[in-house]
Amino acid sequence: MNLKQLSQQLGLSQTTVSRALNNYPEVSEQTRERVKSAAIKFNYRPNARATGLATGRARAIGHVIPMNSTEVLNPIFAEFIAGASRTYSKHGYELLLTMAATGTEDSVYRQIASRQSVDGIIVHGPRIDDPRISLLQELRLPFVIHGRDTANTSEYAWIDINNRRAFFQATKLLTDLGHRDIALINGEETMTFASRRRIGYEDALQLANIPLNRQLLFEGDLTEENGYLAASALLGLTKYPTAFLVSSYMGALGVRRAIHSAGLNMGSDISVIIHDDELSYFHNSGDIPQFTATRSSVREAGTLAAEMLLAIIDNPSAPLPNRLLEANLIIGESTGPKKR
Amino acid sequence: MNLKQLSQQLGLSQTTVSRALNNYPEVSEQTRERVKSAAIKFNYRPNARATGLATGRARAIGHVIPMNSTEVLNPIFAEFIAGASRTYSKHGYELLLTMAATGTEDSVYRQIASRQSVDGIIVHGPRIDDPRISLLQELRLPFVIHGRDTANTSEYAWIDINNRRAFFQATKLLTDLGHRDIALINGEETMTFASRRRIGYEDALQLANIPLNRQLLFEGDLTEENGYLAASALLGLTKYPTAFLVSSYMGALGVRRAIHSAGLNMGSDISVIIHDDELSYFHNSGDIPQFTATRSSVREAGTLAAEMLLAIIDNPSAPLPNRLLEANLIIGESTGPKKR
DNA sequence: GCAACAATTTAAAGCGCTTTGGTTAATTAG
DNA sequence: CTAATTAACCAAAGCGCTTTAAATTGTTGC
Repeated sequence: MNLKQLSQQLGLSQTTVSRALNNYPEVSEQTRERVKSAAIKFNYRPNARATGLATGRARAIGHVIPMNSTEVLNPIFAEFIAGASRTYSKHGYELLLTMAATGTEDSVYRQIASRQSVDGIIVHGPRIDDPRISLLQELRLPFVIHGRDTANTSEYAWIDINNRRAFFQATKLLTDLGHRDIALINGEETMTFASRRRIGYEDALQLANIPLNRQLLFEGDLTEENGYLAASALLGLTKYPTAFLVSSYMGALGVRRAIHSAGLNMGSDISVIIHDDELSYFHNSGDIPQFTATRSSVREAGTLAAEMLLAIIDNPSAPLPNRLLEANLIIGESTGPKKR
Repeated sequence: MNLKQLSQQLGLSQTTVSRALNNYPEVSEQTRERVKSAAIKFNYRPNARATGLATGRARAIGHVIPMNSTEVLNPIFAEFIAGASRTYSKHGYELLLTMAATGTEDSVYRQIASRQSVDGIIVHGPRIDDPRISLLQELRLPFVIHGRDTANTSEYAWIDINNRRAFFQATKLLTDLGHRDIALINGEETMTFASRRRIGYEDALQLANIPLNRQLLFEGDLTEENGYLAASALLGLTKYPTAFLVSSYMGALGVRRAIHSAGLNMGSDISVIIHDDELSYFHNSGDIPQFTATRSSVREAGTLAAEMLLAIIDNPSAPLPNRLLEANLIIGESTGPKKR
């Protein structure tokens, strides 16, 4: 059923029916009621394409997931999107998902913009000197970045966690516990989050007068396997690290496996601190959680990012918002004083 | 730039420009070339909403992710979608993502259908006697189910793996190794995949003359935590199981943790077989993978499901396709003969 | 040189909605 | 009782495309 048919059923013009449904004032309460109940009765909902064409608004938001060459899909994106989608459905927006392989990103974003199937975009996984920021600015497409590019000083909307502070605190906790050989199992340092976490780590080492040992650094996709491989290699060193800082729960699962297969005990022999995005499949909860962690809900970040973007779309002339979330340091079972 | 502006630039009618771009035959090769290069030059791409309105096709596919009450988002869906999205972009389709909480599903699907923003739907996570099948049939919206509902005998398109056979083989491998107390850590049995896996498991037990012990069954979200809790409880039994069958990699990570904290060794003391969806963040690869597994790529299933759906949309009168994929049994390090 | 036909091109309608600029009916003011 | 005002409704244009039906141009045959 379309608007024309519905209005014929009611013996009203399309104009009046449309206005009644969209809560315009120039319709009597009586007819509005009549129209609305008829719409429910006939299960009428406006055709999204037609509404979009008429209003020039797609009522949809695009999420572009970067897929790196190794075809790895980060579960963190999924959780973020789950958070954002709640906001969208609450506001009558749809969510358009696009995967963009590294290298094709420029054309993917241009295509999205010119096809006009979305009113705004959420940018995932920002990298240092990310060309997408200026591209989207040029395309005049509202966007919010999950993360931020500290190398880019222009104005853009972002939501991020205080990665530097979080990893500073985590590292400091370890140095306070007496650890001096602390490994960092990090995401790829082209990603801004990983770079900032490393800086926080280095700051804390410096504070404790511990020279940076590049041997103890790993960067790469934070998969279980990579966590295992990195930690296994590190534990094979003669002077192996007594503490690990791991940028994700998934990587930490591999680190835990490596610790166990080396015959060591997590918590007593080797301390581990993770960053906990509160993924629903990987709860690190309980009174004393398994892992000591810097914790921040990525799902909530998704909700907030979506709200920010919708606000920008509703009021494009307002100053661009940004938001820095602090992570909470949660003490779990995986940390302890350095054994001597 | 829109079609009108582009055609004015070229001194041609909108009709000819449209036809040139859409490769209609009634345009001379010369003008076609001229039009196409102008389109590239001016970065013109048709407005998706207008095209959709004119053709009655949205050129978009909807994926509806069921979110259960515990707000858990299954990473397997994400991997499936990543596979599907390749097919979509190859065919010029977009992907619309919707999260539907249990209970709201009926209205979510109705809304999608009446808004007409998609040409078809992929149904995730089918349950036994799933009402969504008859609903979508009634709404006349093309759909493909990832999984199937064996309780529903009507015609519908699906792609599934042979869950029953896979878990039969896995269980048989364990009984052949001498195991008699085999636990099954399964997904919720309202889900058809879990139900069929359990049947395969029971078939193999029966073949080995092992009575079913309900104490050894667990069903629930296959999170790391649930895997840990279930396995910990089971290992606390006086006559604890010597083998675990785990329906997902994530659950198996928790099982592995439980085995370790019980002071046991996976592979020698306790055998474990998992179902391996080949998630990109959870590789179970290598010459001898960590886990013995029934393996089937969920990403490939996504690609195939998308192709099936697009075929249905292109030719709605053809018989509805379905596809049963076999899982491969891969021997890894996590299984061994029962110790006596 | 003209009819017949094919090859190109175009004008205009239509997809289903919103919105501008009316019109009509009811109410109030003078 | 008429004019002015307001409340309620409607006709039609327009969003940017596709597609039908018609027009134009080019080509061929006799």
